[in-house]
Amino acid sequence: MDPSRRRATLAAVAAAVGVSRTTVSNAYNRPDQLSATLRKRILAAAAELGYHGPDPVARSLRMRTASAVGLVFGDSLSRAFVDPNAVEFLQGVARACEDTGRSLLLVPAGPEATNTETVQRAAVDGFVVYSLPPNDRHLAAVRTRPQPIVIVDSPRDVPDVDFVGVDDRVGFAKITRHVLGLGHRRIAFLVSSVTGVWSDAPDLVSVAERDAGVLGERARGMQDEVGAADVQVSVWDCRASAPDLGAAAAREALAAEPRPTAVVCFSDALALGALQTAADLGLRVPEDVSVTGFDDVPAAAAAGLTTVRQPTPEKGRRAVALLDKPAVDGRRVVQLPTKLIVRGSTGPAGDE
Amino acid sequence: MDPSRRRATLAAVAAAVGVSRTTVSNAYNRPDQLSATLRKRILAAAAELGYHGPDPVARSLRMRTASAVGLVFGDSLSRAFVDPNAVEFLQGVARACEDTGRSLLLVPAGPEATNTETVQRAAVDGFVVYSLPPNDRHLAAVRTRPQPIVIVDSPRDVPDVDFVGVDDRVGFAKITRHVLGLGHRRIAFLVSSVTGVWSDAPDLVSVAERDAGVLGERARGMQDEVGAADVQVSVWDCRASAPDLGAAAAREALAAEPRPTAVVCFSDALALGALQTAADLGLRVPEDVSVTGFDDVPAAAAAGLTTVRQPTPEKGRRAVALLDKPAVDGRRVVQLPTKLIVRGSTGPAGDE
DNA sequence: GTGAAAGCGCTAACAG
DNA sequence: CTGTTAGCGCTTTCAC
Repeated sequence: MDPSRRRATLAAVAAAVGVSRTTVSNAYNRPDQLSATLRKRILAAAAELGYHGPDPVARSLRMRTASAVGLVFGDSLSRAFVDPNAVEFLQGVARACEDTGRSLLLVPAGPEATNTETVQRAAVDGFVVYSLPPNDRHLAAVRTRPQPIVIVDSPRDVPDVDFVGVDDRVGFAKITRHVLGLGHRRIAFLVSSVTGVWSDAPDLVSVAERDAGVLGERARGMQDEVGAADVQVSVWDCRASAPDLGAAAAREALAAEPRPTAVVCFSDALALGALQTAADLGLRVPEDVSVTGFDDVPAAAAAGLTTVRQPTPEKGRRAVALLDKPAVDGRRVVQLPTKLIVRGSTGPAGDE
Repeated sequence: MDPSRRRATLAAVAAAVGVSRTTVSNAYNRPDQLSATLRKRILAAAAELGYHGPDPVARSLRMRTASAVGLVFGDSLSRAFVDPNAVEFLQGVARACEDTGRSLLLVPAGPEATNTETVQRAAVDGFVVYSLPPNDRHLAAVRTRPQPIVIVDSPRDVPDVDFVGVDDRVGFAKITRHVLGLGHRRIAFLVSSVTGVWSDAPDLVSVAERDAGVLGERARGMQDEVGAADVQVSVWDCRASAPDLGAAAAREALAAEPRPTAVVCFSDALALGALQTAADLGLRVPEDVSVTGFDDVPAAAAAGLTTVRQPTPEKGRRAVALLDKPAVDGRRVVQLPTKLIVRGSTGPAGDE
């Protein structure tokens, strides 16, 4: 009944039964190495003493395996759960862990986590690093650990570290081309937080040049299509990828005169917010304004959002798979495909 | 540059510098216990050897602390992320961990996880158990561990184990009373998965009697209000708490003749789906049908959903707080408040 | 089948 | 300030 919160050790059980520690260990880990009767006696004695199996930490130390995968998140953990795409990713990683009988250790590494102790104290067999800014201290800390590491999304070019991602640049070029093809020439570009230092009014070219993460890639993709064409792109920094932030930014963006005819968003989360704002303002989509996202999260389909699909949960699964099968030679880069998904939120530019 | 994936130990560093292991240990853990110069020398030698600080597992074993909190989820991890209320809870727990510099270990314990090894192998300082069915094997496994445990939501009455939850029965009575007060007498009750064995057509009374988890509590709350009144309640089992499942169930429920005038849902996730279905069917809310939820997740406000608010993230924070300050005498039960939030999704029953 | 010996890598008294 | 001594609790050759 009472688990007797007191520590009983394998040695105590061995002593009680009058066998060696090895034998007790075998009773738990190699049932075939001892007679069934002896095993039963040992287990009974263990129950008696309140011993419920080997201590996981001691076992880990001895076996050099933790049965856990570490996930280092670029955002603060609490914020990570607000971003639907991050949640999708988490789901993929969680699934992979679950399938292989391991736990998932979420390691806080948000911008406000100043020290990297949690990374150093993480008892894991490997790290998945998700969407960290370049030169992040937590990434540096992870790299000092001897376990295998896989980076997802960002930063892209860390020497010797495996990478999983999509071609964000090409993906964003696809959707930009789609929007341009519909005749839009005044575009509001809603972006998540820009890395680096910013003047008040970021413009597309500087975002494309200066952001070293996923945003920079996507901005370059947009730039590739916009090129020298006579297109006005206004950039709005939402600080993070969440619907309410997108809604707020869209409100500002759509107040401009003349009004943009398209709101192109860094992510679906932002776009979903923009859609809400359009509805609030009484603007018809796509007649009055077109809206696009990126990711194709589940809610995007319901909202009829034109977007670019990327296989987010699969990123998680692939990352864990790489962890499990350490590279033999050189760095591995897994580039997953993207696909333009046209739905009802985009249409021809109004010709006023 | 090259972290030299090879294991270097504290002892190796000590040998290299020509000091004892203690001194090297101190260099990392008690900088004030040795001269700055010696410390610098040690750190330099360590860097040289590719030693980047004490091994976390060995340290854990010695210090009897893992710097991590374990979270055991009733649903499979991958499904947990689909339930917005579960995500909110996760957020609360994550936040608490983050604030105290610990990591969060997600331990898979879904119904399909047949063995409890992950629980046994979890290197944590304590467990938060979220919404498990009664008599769950994983809960049993957790209880054999010597670390402190806090159960959230379900099961409610485990001897000696601290508990955090809300009064689901009273909460659900509140919203039922609201609906009844609006004159509704034909009600569809959308529920998440019912625990236990079921005939094809569960009815309110049997759910109230037989479900031992949160659902049972809420069903009892509904029953308390419905009482002997002349109210028809049809029960629809959605199997889990997700919008699409709610949408599907609502489609069936609203096909009944005569049509229910209110769809009362176990959760906001389900209600959000029901709302979608109502829109798809061209039914006006609340004129043609009223819809209610439970939880008050962020999306509920945006959707104008009448619901009962419960402080979900706070549940997570409180649970971790209990873990940190183990009970001195007896079991602690934290009951958080609920509040009826009336929005536009409910209105008077149509009088056909 | 079973046991003895040898650590895994680290920290915490306690002396000097 | 620094070193010595003792483990934390477990698994694993390798003999018997």
